[in-house]
Amino acid sequence: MKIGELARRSGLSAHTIRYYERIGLLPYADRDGSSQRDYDTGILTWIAFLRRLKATGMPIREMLLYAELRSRGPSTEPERRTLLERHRDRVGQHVADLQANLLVLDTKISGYAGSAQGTDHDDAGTPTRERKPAGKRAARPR
Amino acid sequence: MKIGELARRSGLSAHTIRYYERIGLLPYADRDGSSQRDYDTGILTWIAFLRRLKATGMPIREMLLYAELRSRGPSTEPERRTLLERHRDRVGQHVADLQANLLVLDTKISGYAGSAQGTDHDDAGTPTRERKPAGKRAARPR
DNA sequence: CTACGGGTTCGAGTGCACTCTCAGTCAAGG
DNA sequence: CCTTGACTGAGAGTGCACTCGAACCCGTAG
Repeated sequence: MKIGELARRSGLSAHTIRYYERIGLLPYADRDGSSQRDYDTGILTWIAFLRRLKATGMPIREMLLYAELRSRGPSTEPERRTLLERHRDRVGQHVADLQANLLVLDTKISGYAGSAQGTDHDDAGTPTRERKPAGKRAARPR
Repeated sequence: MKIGELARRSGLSAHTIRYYERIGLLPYADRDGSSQRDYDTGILTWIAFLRRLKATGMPIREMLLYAELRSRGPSTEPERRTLLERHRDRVGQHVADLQANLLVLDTKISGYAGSAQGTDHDDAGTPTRERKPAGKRAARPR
């Protein structure tokens, strides 16, 4: 399988695959006769795992660490386990925070409910009022 | 209250407060005699709300939109409500995804359990093996 | 008087994770 | 033979959300 197909099947772009290889997240792929990367389907499971880590917000540096531990063989399993556990705990905390914020958000939305006008909730103080010293000069976020 | 105290009380840095004002997330603050920003405590509730939106991953552009709607008065409440609802739904979806991923992660961690060696789970295929064509030249992520 | 601890503006720099451009190579199809 | 489309490496560019630096001003305590 070459990079184009792997891109299609893995959901990463060919660019990203090369990028991952460059930084060491993906193994250096064997090249065929004309130096094109030739992948084994097994790589898909590894990519799926990486995507999972990424989806849960693990920074690439940590994924790299994990990949490196892997490459050092089974003796690093306890370390890998610890790494994943730490990550899981962080994600769990993050989920809890999100849920707490969701609750507040819902309360606020109810505040806007029906046709009732802004029942003094939450952001009631100091609205962002008209502020245009001169035309549209407010530096917009790049 | 001037910017330093507001920074302390709001958890934003003075830099960030100025930045937010510049892009329009915070109202243009009144200046005292020597053109220093002078805040009313009411601003704290607004900042707290912004922090909540941020904590749930709302991009600044959308917060700006919300702030702008606010500044246009009560007639925009339905729109604001819709905005928040869309956001809430996105966050809810995100939380669900995270939980699904957490489950898989836990399964994987159990795979490393006790002293049992890597019971062919998940990322079993194609490990990132030794790959160092020549020394430490693998471009690290910037 | 002078040092200090704030404040001011503006613009440039940072870190992350891609994403794209460039200039070129190569194999297969018409 | 020529085009097409996919590939190559290296490096520059992007978008986000800050974060910092430079050069300056200002009021109060010692």
